[in-house]
Amino acid sequence: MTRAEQREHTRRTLVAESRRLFAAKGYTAVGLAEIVRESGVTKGALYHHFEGKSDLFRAVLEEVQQEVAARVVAAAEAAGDPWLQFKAGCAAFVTAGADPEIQRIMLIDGPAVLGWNEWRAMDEHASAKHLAEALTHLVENGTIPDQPIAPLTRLLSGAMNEAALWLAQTAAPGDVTATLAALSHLLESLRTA
Amino acid sequence: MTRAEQREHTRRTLVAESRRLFAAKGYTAVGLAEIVRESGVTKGALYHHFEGKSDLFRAVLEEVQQEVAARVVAAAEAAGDPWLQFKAGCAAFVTAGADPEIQRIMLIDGPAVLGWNEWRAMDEHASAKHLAEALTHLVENGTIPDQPIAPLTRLLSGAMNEAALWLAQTAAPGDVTATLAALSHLLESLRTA
DNA sequence: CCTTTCGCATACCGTCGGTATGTGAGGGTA
DNA sequence: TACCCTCACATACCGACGGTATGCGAAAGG
Repeated sequence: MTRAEQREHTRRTLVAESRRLFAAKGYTAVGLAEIVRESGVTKGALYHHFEGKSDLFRAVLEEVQQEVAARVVAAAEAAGDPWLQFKAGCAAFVTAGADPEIQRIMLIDGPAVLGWNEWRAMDEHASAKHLAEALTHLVENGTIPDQPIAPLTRLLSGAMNEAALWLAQTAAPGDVTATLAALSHLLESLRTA
Repeated sequence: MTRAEQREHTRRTLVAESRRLFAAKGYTAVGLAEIVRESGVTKGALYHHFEGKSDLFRAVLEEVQQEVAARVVAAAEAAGDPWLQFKAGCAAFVTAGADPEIQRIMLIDGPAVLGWNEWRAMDEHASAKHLAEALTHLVENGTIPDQPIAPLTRLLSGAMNEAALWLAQTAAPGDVTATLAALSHLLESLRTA
């Protein structure tokens, strides 16, 4: 095995194992000793690839956000017109975020570990950007009335984040459809009559 | 000074100082040594009043949530009919939560330190309960159409939480009014035509 | 005045994240 | 192929942290 291959293998293993542990037990409850033990390496390897524990978490968060964003984009592209794409993307985000392992990393520990500013910058880059772009397009083609996009993006993003967290905990069968219905109603209210 | 007075004084000092430090630097960045030093006591006093660091944080969070809830209730009661009370309460929550020191404790560290389940239980007890009750009354008197209250409560609560976090960071002068306008528009969309 | 209680101080421990240094296997060069 | 430099790690160690066990002195009750 060449050096570049070995390097990439170690790094991927560290990210994958720490993702497992962070999702299962939360950031603070996982020690570096446990991570390197499960990864089959030592702390020297970890600090060779990452600046520290929070930097390793950042790599994990990036991976999780990219996966969620990919699912949202795929769902949106499968829909028809821009408005249906918008609603499909929102529904896909809520269902994707309802996975407890994803949300522990992306929604709970993320802001606390990296700070809200950096967390929001990463969220903006990964998914909220798509939401803002979709809203901009809907304003341009007259589907929804002209208004400031940034605050509306934050309101909708926060609503969907919290809805995903709530759905993952209650797990009552009808709740997911009821939540998507309420969200759909909120989104519909944005359209010009 | 009697014993009960001394006890209450020490406890209040610990809560007040740790609230200051948690708000300024975040939960994990504050050590127990710093808390007891600023409070003028030792770790023995802290562990005599609280089970540990997270339990002390829980007491701080309760205090912050009660203050925010009081401001929301006061703003709601100052308004006229139920619908105006509802909107006034929502606006008061967003403006109250926009204080960076409040939100670091209530919205960022809260779920990460205590876990989302316990955080939500406390939030439910403090403020989301009022939101759900207001929505229930609005359904009963026909202001908004009959629908499941719980998911709607979560959507609105999450939207307002995120809006408060966003407002505290951007701090652009027009953003607060634009956000309240967008929120008001979302709330208005709930009313039966 | 004696005793109990209790509010708190002191001293100590295991574990954690982080760092400095050692080491052995690639991998280019002659 | 002999050399040596580089680099991907391993090893050993440190200070600081949250947490605990124990000691102590003043207030409260009889």
